Amino acid sequence: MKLLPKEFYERDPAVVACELLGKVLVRKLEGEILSGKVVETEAYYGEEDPASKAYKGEKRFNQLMFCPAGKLFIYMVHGNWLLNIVSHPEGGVGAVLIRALEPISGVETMIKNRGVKKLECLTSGPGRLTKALAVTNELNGEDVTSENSRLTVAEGMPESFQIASTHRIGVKFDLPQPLRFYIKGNRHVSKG
DNA sequence: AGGAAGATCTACT
DNA sequence: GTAGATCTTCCTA
Repeated sequence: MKLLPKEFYERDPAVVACELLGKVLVRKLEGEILSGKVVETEAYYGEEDPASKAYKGEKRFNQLMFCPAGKLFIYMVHGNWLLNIVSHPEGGVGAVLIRALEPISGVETMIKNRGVKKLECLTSGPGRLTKALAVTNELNGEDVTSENSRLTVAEGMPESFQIASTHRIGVKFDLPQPLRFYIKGNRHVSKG
């Protein structure tokens, strides 16, 4: 399957977040491939965004957000790994958080990783999908545009769906504009 | 050392 | 459906 080019991520995070919907996240394990369709995302900016990990300036743990676009940025919150893809125009700061997937292949393994049987609960949340795909900070900085990476993003099947947007979830100080995007009506969206 | 962190699970009303 | 406890790392004092 064709991977998205680096240029795809070198745009405004909100645009990238929106267009990532319907794309396919591919996780390569030893001898197995897990994949899922992106159904929910959130955009995070840099120092002008109070909700962003980069808000307080560059630190060691958020350094990836300042790196060139197209890399994975993974951080731990409340005992969950959250999966982001660094996305911003050249020289900017920002990332897109993958909040939910719809399982495509390797479902058996995901169920094993998660310890739940319900399909809707498998990857319908940022912390859930990382567990299902066995994503940890080991993959931090991995280049999603490189064929050799253990985690990549590929073009999805051509399909039509409605995109809905809301403000971000659980954020204390959100920006005025809606920065969360999801495929309307999809069962695997975490909320709504 | 202490606490916050943009989630999840479980157990209740 | 709502509420509360718990999860693990990093930041600040």
